[in-house]
Amino acid sequence: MIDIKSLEKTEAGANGKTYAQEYRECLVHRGQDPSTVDRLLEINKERKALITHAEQARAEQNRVSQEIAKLKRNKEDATQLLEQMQGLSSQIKKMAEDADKKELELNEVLSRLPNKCHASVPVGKSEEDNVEVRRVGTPAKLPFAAKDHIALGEALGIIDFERAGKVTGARFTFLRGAASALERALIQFMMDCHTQEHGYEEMIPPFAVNSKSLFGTGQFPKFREDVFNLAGTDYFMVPTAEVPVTNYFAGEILAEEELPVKFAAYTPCFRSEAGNYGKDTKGLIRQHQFNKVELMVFAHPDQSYEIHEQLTGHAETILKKLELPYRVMALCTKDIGFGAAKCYDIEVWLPGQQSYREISSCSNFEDFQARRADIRFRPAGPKAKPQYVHTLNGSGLAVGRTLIAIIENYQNQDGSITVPAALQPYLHGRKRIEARKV
RNA sequence: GGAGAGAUGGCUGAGCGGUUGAAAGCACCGGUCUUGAAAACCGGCAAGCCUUUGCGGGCUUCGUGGGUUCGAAUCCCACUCUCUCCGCCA
Repeated sequence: MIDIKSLEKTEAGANGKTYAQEYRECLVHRGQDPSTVDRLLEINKERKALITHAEQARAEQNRVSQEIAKLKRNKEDATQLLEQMQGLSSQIKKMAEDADKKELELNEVLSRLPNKCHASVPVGKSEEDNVEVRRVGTPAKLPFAAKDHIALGEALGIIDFERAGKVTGARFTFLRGAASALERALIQFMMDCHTQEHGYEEMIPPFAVNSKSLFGTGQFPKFREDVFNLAGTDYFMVPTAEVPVTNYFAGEILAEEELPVKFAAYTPCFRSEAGNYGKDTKGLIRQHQFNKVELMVFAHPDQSYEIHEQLTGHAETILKKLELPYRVMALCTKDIGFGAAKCYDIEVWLPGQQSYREISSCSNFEDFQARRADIRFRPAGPKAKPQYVHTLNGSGLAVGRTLIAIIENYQNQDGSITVPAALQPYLHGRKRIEARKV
């Protein structure tokens, strides 16, 4: 959430612009209406007036109540004051309600507004304007026509979309045999790498969360349609481990010296994919359920951009170890997510599609989520006030899409799949996946 | 699912309807003492909001939401969560 107090400030920053001016520009770059800022400021002004009004009345009430207490303690007559106060409390309640209503109105608008982009985010009108930061590895020139993972997986008998359609519905999949083993190996491989080499603590969080948590990370109220709700409950299937893990410290004040706190979390992810009816309807790319290993950091504000680069590097390490070609894109203002101040997408090369496809998204949310979920730290020093932490997360990686990348990049002419060297220890030394017998 | 107990500050834990934002202890910060440290002693130590150039002033908050009252941490109702016992269950 954006800070209303920053928005109110009239003094200009280092670049000669006020926060509000910067934010209006950001809204334009994100393709949204900048006049919302003015509406917000107006609502806030009204809110403050109502608060002042109600608080004055309350102060008067408290003052007289003290007097009554004093009289009663001295066994004196208080009936006159009591009569005077009769009915005042209902008036005060009305004033407080008006102020609360205004506050709700303010939060309603505020909670639907995106984060302010970092100055380094490229301005752009569509995903075409994302900037390639680096490219690692070269797509192999296969001496035969590359097949996609659907053809390969079905021919090998290890991916079954059809029966999943029968048992559940569209966008669900059965993995069997080697595909299941490979998926499982990938999860293990990724978790091991991040915990052993990158210093993350591993975590398996709940796979369902409540609406408060979804508000905390920014999915709610704006993107309610994107998550699955368990009928008749306030439980929602996690769209990403980011939700439970970020909210792990909701409402808490951390010690400065424990920052940064780093978690690597595995969960399946569930997304309704509302609004994506025509996109990637075939194959494993866009599913209602997929596995993901998520990297999550609670960082000191001074360190978050440095950590953002590191975190992106940690996700890249997985692709390097698997020897999969990829590129890193800095998302432009139009393509960047709602809560992110800055975001890198990592895109892996998919021979079956002859294109790079997103396999990880690494974002710095600055204090956007921390303000929503109320996650702070107490700086050292005598009079230091608690401050919001910065939250960051990135896929490390999307497991299903990594499976696709392996199947397509490691395919052989006969339709078999070579197991990447880094994964062989996780598959009992198996080097090759061939058609399932029977 | 049934029965009971509970929820107070960073933590533990007191709290007759009216100087209780909240005793005490621990933790933490500053000081005295000490060659240094520890101990001891002294002092400080919640968050948010409104207002103020500043000093300061005010309001709210004792799980959440309502209610009673001039006044609620304290009384009443509902809900949530935690713990114990029974049942069921991987």
